[in-house]
Amino acid sequence: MTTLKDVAKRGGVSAKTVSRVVNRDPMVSDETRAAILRLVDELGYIPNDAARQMRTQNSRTVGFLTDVIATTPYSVDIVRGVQEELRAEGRTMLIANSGGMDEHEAEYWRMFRAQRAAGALYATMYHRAVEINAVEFTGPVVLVNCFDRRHRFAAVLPDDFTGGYTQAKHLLDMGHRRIGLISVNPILRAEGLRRKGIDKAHGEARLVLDDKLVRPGMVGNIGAERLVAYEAALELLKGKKRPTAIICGHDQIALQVMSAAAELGLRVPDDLSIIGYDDQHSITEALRPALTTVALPYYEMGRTATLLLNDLIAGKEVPPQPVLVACPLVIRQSCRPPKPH
Amino acid sequence: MTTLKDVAKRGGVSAKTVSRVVNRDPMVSDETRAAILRLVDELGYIPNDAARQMRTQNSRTVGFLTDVIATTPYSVDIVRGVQEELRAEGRTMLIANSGGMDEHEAEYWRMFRAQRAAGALYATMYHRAVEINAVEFTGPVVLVNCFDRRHRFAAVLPDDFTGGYTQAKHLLDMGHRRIGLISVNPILRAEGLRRKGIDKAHGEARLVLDDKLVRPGMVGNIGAERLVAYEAALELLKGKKRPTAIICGHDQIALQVMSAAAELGLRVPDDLSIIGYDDQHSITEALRPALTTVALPYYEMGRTATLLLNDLIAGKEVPPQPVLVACPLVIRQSCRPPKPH
DNA sequence: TTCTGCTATGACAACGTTGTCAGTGGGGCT
DNA sequence: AGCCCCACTGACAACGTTGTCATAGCAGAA
Repeated sequence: MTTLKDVAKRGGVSAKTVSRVVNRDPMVSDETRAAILRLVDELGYIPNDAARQMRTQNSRTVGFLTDVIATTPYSVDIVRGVQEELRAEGRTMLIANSGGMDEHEAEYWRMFRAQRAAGALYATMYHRAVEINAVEFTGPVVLVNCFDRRHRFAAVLPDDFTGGYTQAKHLLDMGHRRIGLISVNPILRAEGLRRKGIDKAHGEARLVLDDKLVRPGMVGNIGAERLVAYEAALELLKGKKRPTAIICGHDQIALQVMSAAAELGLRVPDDLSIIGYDDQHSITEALRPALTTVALPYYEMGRTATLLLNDLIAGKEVPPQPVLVACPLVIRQSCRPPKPH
Repeated sequence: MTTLKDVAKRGGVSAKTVSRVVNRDPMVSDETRAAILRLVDELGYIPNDAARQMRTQNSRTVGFLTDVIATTPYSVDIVRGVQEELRAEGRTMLIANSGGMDEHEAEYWRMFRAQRAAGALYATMYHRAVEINAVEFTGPVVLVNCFDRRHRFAAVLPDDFTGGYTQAKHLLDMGHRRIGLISVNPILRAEGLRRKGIDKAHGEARLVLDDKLVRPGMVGNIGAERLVAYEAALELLKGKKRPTAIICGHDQIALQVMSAAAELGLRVPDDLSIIGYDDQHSITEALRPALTTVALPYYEMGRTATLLLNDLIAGKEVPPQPVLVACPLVIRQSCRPPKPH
């Protein structure tokens, strides 16, 4: 592999001069620069990052650790968002996935340290609190989709409260007065936050969400969850005073609610409006009618977290409280005003 | 940050001895080893990979480059598979996503070279032919989900031919005789391969797939695709002699076919069997009835490719023709024998 | 003329690690 | 006793790069 010295020898200059050229140091005459650049190209010289890192004691790589990336498919978008901002800074990303296992996690923190990563991102599948034992890692860390109870780390979170509010408000504004809720797993933090938002929207409309119309759409511990939205929806929709609209905890739940509606001969959105959460394109865009939903802004969260991390690496201060990213409403065809009875 | 020398000084030994201990060189007395290990732990010493790499001239990192990772959500599983095998070899993964843009791609190959990556994986969203211009990269490269027409690179591909065969055979074995096909985008290589498999299964049953029952479920160039499976399914199912089963190009198409069936009051699987492809859990497991499908083995493909890459890095020869990974049938509730009319 | 200041370049060391080779001391053999 | 062998340890250099400092050459000012 070509080195600085090879280029220097061929160019009849010192290694330092070549170094200056490739690092765009202006202290080089134009003719020398031109000659060296030609040689660099000809010999296919590419600086050795490891050597640079050793000499300068600073690394351009950032670690990215996730728990169980596969479960929520669109969380890949976090990776895309991160990458976008890293490229802008000329950084590279070292990726690792612990599968939720602590021993792997420790191993990867160690790996990041071995690579002398300038910083790290830690992302989780579900919006939740985490205990970070990054003892092996010393650089700045930003949490994505999770937070640290002791506020030792910067964090980026989806605004689930406003997201729930958005879901309910969209339906209430259309005139729905009897709204059902088939929520995400009650053990998730998102559930409580969104419920508060939904209640607030109802309050503003001088209504109260009827507890008889509330069911969890998913139950069980993480890793052993079961979707029960289909059965829940059947129950709600078979009741005497069935809701005219159902708020769903995520798009898969909405999918099951649609199946249940079809089973009962109810038409969406004519007889029943349905609103999802997450905006998993493979569901929301494929469904007929296409699903109105509130998007989880994974891409934006990745970008935001990376901007924070860049700041931290640069030594800037960042606010200790989590940064909330808005969950925008995506209107498609699954909601419309209720029929006057 | 603690270095070898720091540990050596504290331990009253030479740096080389510490190096021997951390590298598990047996040529160290038990007491020295114990003392040094204690110190390593106490000082939190972690070897500097950059320095190691410089000295040994070989890198433990592998580059992973993808085109448009976000489009097919479960392709993240490739990443998981890759990681699994990399961990086994103690390697780390540098990840990059070109978004399909050639200039970014060149940039990332260059980056891999700058990092002196030991090898690289190149994965695509769709099973397709690619032109690799890895001029900037010199190590071994394995292609995942794509192949090089000139066979210059090892490649791992899903066995789409057998996958199509599996779909058709499952339905034919159940007794279906009139089967419709709503395929993936005809511009994709998978389409032709699967069709051949479907035809083979029909041939074995002394049947011919009726061309009037074949429609593309998705059309348009990559990046500008439109799902048209819903309309296609309505057409097929409104026809006089409607099929008793429909083979779908992927699970989203199956989802639209289900919506179309519901629209026409047909029950799945009683009146119509549906089989998907891909096994996107968020669809296949959430749908009611849950979707019988043929899985795209992304995880296995990632693992297989990484094993190949490990071999190549170790200097072993690998066969020049692509390695095919089987697409297994996943039986759920959307298929059953046709009703006797 | 001599001095000052500036541009352009190079020599050298150091980053942290490990391969090479040399050295030391103790145990077992003749 | 004298010898050899082996287990263990350390000194040193080198990997490729860049920060520091020195120096050469030249233009302009005094």
